[in-house]
Amino acid sequence: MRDIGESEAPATPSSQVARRPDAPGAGSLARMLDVLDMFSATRPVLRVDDLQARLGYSKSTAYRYVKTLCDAGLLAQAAQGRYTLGPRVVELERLMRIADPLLQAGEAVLPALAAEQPNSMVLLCSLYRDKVLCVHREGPEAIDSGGHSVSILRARGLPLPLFQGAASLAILAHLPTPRIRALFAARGAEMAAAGLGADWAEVRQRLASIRRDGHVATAGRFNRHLAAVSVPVLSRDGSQVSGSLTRIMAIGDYVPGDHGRIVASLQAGAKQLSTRLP
Amino acid sequence: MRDIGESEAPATPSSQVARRPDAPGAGSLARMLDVLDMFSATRPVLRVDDLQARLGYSKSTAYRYVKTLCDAGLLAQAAQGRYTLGPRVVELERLMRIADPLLQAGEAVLPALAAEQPNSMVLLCSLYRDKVLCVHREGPEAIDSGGHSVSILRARGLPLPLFQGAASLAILAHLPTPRIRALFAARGAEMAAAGLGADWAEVRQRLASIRRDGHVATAGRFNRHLAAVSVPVLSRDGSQVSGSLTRIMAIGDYVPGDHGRIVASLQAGAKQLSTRLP
DNA sequence: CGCGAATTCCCACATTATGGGGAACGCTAA
DNA sequence: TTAGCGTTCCCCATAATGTGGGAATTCGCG
Repeated sequence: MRDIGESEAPATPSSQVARRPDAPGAGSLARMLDVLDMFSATRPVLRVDDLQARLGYSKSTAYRYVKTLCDAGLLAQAAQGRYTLGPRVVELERLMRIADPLLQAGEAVLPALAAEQPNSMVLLCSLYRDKVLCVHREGPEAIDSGGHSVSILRARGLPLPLFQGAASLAILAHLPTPRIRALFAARGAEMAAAGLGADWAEVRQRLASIRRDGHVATAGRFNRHLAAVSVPVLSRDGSQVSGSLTRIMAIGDYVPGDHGRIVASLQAGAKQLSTRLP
Repeated sequence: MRDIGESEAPATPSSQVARRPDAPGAGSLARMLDVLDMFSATRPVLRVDDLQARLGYSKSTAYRYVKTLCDAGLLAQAAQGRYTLGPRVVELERLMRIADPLLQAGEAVLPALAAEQPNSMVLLCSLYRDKVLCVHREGPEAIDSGGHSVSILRARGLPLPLFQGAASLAILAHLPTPRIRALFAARGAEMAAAGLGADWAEVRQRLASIRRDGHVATAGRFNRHLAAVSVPVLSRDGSQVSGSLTRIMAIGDYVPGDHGRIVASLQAGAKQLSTRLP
């Protein structure tokens, strides 16, 4: 049984993709927040010594940062000398859950969608500035793909690569052109590496075709045993993308004959979501 | 239909209970983190002007804080001039979910417990330093209490008052005595206000009796229509409290005859949880 | 394309973070 | 309970860096 997203590398916090460990002289405010980047799925509790060593702080500074973050509730001491992420994180996430209209719409719309097709799950993803996160999942936790059981446990909060995977591409393709252009200027290399296209013309064309189709389908890209079909979720007035709605299934279950039905079902769901959005 | 915990006052972030808005001169590191306290369920998106006004920053400083927090992903701009909590919060919360042994144990043990009694829910709460949070809920979202439907939506992340309610008291009573003593010294007034006792002797006695009983029961304290029974969840070796396990039911359903059965069931659950804990 | 608002840039100033050392604290074990 | 040790906070001189007024720039909306 393989899990997705459970095996993050020891220290690959997503923010480091765009922001390298701040050099000394980048502002102590930002430097303090780097402490949060040190936590990962494989290293959920840290000792102050670790921070001191891995971020190059003095003992005093390390303790001051930790104390400040603790006072704010973002960190909490688990035991002597051991610190974990703190209760404020859970509390703040709850605020986001309460306030997020996309999630609320998803909780209302997704169950019916998930029930339409067995051995498949439905993902609702959201765009934050230039980051795509899975916001909600409905359906089974694991998908059986020819003997392999592939599971996406704890989908909420799973970060998705911006330039890869159906869920991200559905969003990307529907961003306003100037934003895409800016993204290409800043991270064209990543786009190329992800196979989106070598130059601007190619990227533009690929995204335009996705926009024209109204959906993206990938097979075996995110995971060898899975296929995914995704459609954008637009705001009510259709002026902007709010996220994407994705069906994930075993790669063997994704047969051409079903394609039309799957897309239509997702598009219907996306429309329902839109009407519940601001 | 009444909801619990959904109607937080405009600006009563739980941290402000113990920490007032930092006066200028309390450290810019802590001051920046105060920005997070400005978000609430009723005010999930803020304008920079609001921060400027409500925290007394200059325009430059407000923007610098916002930019720093945005770069860290803790904030994200929703629209022009509007900022919300950011994707990093959801991502970090997921790390906590993955790493939290109490939650994992709860997901395995609670469903059976919840199924034992209809029209009741089971709450798993956890202690962080000196803060109690609901970590997981199993069972129906709402409880019917004589025509009133009382719901605890989105329980995870719901902050609980430390000195009130069965769930908190079950934990409090099992803290090491020196910690309780320190808590009383620091926040004795709050304890008294919560009805825990006027002086140290009284508080000590009350907590000792809870410890002796092995459970706490309250009726109508947290919510007029609800009753709650809670037992502590200890670490595997029994050396410390990890949290508490609570059954919440309609106040009319809490009849003396059932008391023994309810407590026994919770204690069995707590024991199961303990064996799955470090 | 052009207006107004949002956001960043710039720079002199002093508030405030820094870090070394040591004391007090709080665990853990005997 | 007491010893013993690692953790944590305090103190303070130094200078790094956050601060804020205003200008410059960008951004988004009409």
